[in-house]
Amino acid sequence: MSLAHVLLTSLLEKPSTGFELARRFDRSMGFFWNATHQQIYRELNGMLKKGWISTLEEQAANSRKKTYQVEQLGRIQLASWIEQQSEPAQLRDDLMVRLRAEAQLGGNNILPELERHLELHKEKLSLYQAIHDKDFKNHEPTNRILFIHKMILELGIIKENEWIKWLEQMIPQLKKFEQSDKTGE
Amino acid sequence: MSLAHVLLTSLLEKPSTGFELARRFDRSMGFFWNATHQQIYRELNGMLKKGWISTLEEQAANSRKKTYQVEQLGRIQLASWIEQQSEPAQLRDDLMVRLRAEAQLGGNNILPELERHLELHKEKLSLYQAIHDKDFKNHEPTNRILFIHKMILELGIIKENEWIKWLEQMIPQLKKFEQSDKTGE
DNA sequence: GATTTTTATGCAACATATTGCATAATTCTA
DNA sequence: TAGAATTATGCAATATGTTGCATAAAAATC
Repeated sequence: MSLAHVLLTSLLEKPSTGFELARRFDRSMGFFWNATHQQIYRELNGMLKKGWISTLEEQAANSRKKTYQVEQLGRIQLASWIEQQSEPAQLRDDLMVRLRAEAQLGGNNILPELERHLELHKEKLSLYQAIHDKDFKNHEPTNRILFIHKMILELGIIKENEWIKWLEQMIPQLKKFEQSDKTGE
Repeated sequence: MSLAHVLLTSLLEKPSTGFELARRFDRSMGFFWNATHQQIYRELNGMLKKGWISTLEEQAANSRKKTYQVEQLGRIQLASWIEQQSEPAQLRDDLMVRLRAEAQLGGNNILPELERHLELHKEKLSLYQAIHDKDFKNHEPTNRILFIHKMILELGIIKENEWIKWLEQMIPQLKKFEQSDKTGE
């Protein structure tokens, strides 16, 4: 049940609407958690009922827009959740499944998909690097909060780099196999 | 809907019981996909109904044990699924959420959890490395299937290594902040 | 040969996530 | 200022994943 806690954390940083939260998922938060707007709205309603969060009063009367903020109960919930242990995230990667399936079945062409993923990872990397440059370029953060944000961002950068390096090794070697399959037959 | 395809792939490698598949998830397959025995049995029953797989006849009559094998329909399904595109796996990591939540709330002690994770990653790494040594030590695989298996395993090794490096940087720096928080107050 | 552990399968309830659709206010553009 | 795009919220159906429990054969142990 971490989505609730991601949202609480995000709302602590800044009171927001569901839409704003969804947008943040597409950006900085997205690389360690993601969610659709559906999940977010549902979870926000749930937390509202439980009294973890509340809506700001100042809303324009005729607007459907609702800005949420964290209540004391939400803080308490989050604090006690932090203390719990959790196992390292299990990675579940369709591409690896496809690769292994293709290894068994043969004949299918997985290369274009590998190349597409390489491009996607490069795009992600440069997005993260742009954020990193903007936020942390010339100063080591002395603030603990900023330090943690920086380290999380750097983990994202490391992971994208890993993928790029691996794919850049994988692709040419698979191409070689493809050629030797053709000439060998 | 990849669990079905993981199971098909695994059954192509070797006809197996649900239990054997579950055990394989705990080992080599586990680092790119995982599932509980419940999921596996449910999925196997589903695929049986759809005719993607069948049970071997040779079973002992009084045993509940059922060994499954892939049918032609299953092969066709898998082959057409391989061709589909998929986005890079979204990582969802409780530990990152906790870190960021703790950054906001402060006061809580996340260090023991980071150290615990460091240990877990080291264990995983040595497990993968043991498999790597056993299967690929002294020979570059000429076989395409083995090459793909090797590369997938190496991706797992890379990922564990990166976690270890990151945590080994993170932990001492957080400790410094803890000390300066204490002396600074 | 009785007891415990391991192997093996499954139901039911619940929790979480995804997809397609519907709605409506606000802002931008022609 | 009409129409299009973007912002904003939500229902309902479906799919997927988790947890707790129950069952029972086979193998190991006492």
